[in-house]
Amino acid sequence: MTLAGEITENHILVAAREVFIAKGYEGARMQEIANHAGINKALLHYYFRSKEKLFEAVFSEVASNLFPAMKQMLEAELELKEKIAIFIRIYLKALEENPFIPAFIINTLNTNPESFLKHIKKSGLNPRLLQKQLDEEAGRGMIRMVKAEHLMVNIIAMCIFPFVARPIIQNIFEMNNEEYQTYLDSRQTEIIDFVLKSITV
Amino acid sequence: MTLAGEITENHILVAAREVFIAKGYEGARMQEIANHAGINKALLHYYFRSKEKLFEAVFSEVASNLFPAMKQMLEAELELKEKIAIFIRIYLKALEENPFIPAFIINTLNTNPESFLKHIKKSGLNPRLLQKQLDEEAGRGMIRMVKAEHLMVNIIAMCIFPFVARPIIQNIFEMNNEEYQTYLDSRQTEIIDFVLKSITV
DNA sequence: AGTACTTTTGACCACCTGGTTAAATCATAT
DNA sequence: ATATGATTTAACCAGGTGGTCAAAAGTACT
Repeated sequence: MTLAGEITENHILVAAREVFIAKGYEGARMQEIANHAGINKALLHYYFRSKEKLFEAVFSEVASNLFPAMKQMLEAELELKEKIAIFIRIYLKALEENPFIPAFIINTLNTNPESFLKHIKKSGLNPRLLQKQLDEEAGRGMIRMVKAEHLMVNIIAMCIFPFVARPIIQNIFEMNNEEYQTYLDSRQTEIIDFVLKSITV
Repeated sequence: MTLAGEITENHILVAAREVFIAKGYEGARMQEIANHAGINKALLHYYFRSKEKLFEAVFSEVASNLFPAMKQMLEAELELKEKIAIFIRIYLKALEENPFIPAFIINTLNTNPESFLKHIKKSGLNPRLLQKQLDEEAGRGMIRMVKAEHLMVNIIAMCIFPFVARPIIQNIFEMNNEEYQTYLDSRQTEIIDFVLKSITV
């Protein structure tokens, strides 16, 4: 692969990610991806044999950026409450930079679950470490007894939801875009407070 | 519309809902819907002029079943903590009966936001009543000060997430289907505890 | 300049999609 | 029974889909 080749390949990946995320797998059109990348449609097939392979490449990239930060945080040597606060801050920031990723993942998950599982398996994400810390701190009376699979799901759910359900929330609570941004910002301390309060003894 | 006509129309709606939910709008095929309903494809167009109209009908039905229960609960005359507990129980039960609806809604929301907004508008869902109750009980020192748009989003997020992210959760925490069912059951009291603790003064 | 190669293109194809239509079937009232 | 209108069907169509291919354009080495 020459330099020019790598540049083109990258253009394609960027364009494909945009289109796949906006339209989903079925809704995405190879022609539209080609247009976005400023190239011929046949070139897509030259670099990635098929739509499915191209999607797999895009999805792989997205998924592999997802877990390492999470893993690192889970394994860090920090007191739990501090760990939670930092995790929420980092996670929300990552979401603001990629607000459409969660809906994309949920969509893929629903229509083609297999493609995700392999990424999870090799992510090496291990909740046992967190559970150990939870048990230990609960034993020392620093927090109440809580299961990792509830705590993690609760935190991530509260972080992600405003991004996947934005139109609903924005509409029900009658916010314009600016107000919604303020709302998103305010959620950071809100979620942290919410979680920390809920695990205090 | 004769009796036979109404029966057919209903068969179509049921079949269309199944297929649209499983495959999404773009992924769904009129032929597949027809097969599911045990009829000819042309008959779909006889009853619902186009794919878009058929989808609109399905979505309308789904959406209109979504809000009334929520509205009723918000407006009920109950002490807040009790209201929250009941809401979570009812909401989770509804989700267990329709586990794929949230992902379907999120998908639709992402690719075609307009179709949802009209339903929200006419749902008459009004968060101000809840906010009033929150302010009042906070004033009496029964709960801490909390905004409706955070509390509601947090509750609904925690309820919905295990349904839209099931494959991820199930995989990371290494649960089989039976264990996941137990997990879902255990979340009811978990979420209630979590929320109530977080709003205590 | 010539050669061997990678990269890019326009034209093309088979297939599938949503949608149409005219004719057949069914139900109902007279 | 038959006329009338609603329901259902098989056959068909235009347009769009992912994908292919041979030829052109570019690149690098001799």
